[in-house]
Amino acid sequence: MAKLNKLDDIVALCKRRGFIYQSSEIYGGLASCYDYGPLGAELKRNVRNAWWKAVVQMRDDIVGLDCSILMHPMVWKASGHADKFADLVTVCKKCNTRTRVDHLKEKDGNHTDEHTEHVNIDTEQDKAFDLSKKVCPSCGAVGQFGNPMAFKLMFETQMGANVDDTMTLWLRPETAQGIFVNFRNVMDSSRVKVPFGIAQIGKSFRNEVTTKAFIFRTREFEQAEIEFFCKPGTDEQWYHHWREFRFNWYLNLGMKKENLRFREHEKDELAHYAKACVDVEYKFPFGSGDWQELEGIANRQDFDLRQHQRGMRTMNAWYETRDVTKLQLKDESEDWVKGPLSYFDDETKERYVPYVIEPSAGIDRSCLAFLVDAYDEDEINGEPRSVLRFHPTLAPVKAAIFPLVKKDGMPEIAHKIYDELKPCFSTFYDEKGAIGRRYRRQDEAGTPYCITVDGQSKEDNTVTVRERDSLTQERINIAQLKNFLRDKMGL
RNA sequence: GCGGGUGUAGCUCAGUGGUAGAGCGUCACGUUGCCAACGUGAAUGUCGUCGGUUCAAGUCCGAUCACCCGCUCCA
Repeated sequence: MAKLNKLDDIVALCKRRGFIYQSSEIYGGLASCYDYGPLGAELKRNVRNAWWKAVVQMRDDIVGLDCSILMHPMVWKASGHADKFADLVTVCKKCNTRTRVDHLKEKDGNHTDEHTEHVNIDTEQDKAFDLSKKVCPSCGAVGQFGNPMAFKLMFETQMGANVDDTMTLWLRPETAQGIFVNFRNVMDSSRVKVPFGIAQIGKSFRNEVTTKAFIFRTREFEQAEIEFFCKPGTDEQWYHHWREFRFNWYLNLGMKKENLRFREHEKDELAHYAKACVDVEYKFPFGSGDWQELEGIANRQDFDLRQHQRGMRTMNAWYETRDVTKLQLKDESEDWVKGPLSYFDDETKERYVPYVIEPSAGIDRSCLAFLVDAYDEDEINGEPRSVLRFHPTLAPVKAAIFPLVKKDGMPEIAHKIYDELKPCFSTFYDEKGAIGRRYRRQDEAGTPYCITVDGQSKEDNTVTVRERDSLTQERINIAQLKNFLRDKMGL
């Protein structure tokens, strides 16, 4: 890949071509927020649709879901986010470096408290942390830390217009909980049987301490998540199924193999509820480590459904205070296996709480990766050309239609073709300027095919179809265009 | 949040206290018959924003916003 080795280049490309803009730019921008332009909106839609098609439409064992972003506060109490979704961070007074408290090491080399679990905001912050023996990883100073600060990672908002009866809610920090919360609904209404999955695409919000690298880590972002429910004991096999399935999804959409890899999570890196977790990483041309996560696939066992069973048992306490920070989640019942979120297998007459494999992908990240991966520069007759080699499925525009020149009836024929293709493909019509320039413009947008009406078209009803990558041209009968493009693109 | 850097036309950038510029791109007209052609013409700037110093600020000072690199991480 040529030239796109700095994030700045990518940002400039995205803006220039209308893929991604800074949010609220005319007002100076808003940190960490971005808008998708004309081509970007198409690309993103195509990424979403490709995901949905692969995991819902083409599979018999997954159904879709589209939850609201606002949910009952108890959802986040039960999931653990309300108490624990915060990082406790301290600042070294000497060098001003900010470090997570649980990442600090002791002077004598004792191990860090490597719990990946987030800390409880209210209790832990007040607790006098003994940082006197901790070493700053940056400058090496010992015990020079300020008081630990907590960062609330969930966005708060108010529901209800009257001041008296407003309720504080959170914008969801992940789409997954909406799936767990609807587990029963889906089972009761769609005749699914374990093993099965529920898929959802949607926005999530996290008040990240630091955002990063363009649209790579933003506070508002879009997720594509599957919760795949399976019988305990079969989880290992499904975990491996999903690893392969999801990895291949990226490959099948044209992502270069050398830019993709798995990264296995170490045992001490795993959240307490996860039995195993692997990241699908992409080799972005920016950042320190290059390799950055696109998707995480985790074996969450039965943690979430059991937590929500506890949540359901806690509702009396909720009605008393209507404040999740003031209540404690009730313990599990003795026979939680038979709880409201358990599953009864009619064939084996067994009841159990299913295990869950969770492939959780970032749509925005994927878009960025596909964009970066598709970018290329080559030469035509000694002239440089920049081109986006998108897989046709992802290409914002599938075909552009041109009259070779703007006269002799060519525009009329081209327009007619345009009107015929429009209902089937996202297309673009252009009659302005030199033909070479029009081809190059489409190359820059990643359009796989350009259809040109020339003098011969009037004679024999054929047009040329020019291919983006090979630059070859083929004469095709106008009547066969639709099928030709369909075959070529596999749409 | 801390340290370092950046911010001038859609993009890339020049402009070192004295009338805001170039290249590319965009648009119009003409020409043109298959890979960034040519000619003529045109549009476009709160010089990131707010304030200060000065007769005069894109330029000096302060604040602020946004982005990039690092610390931080995990979709």
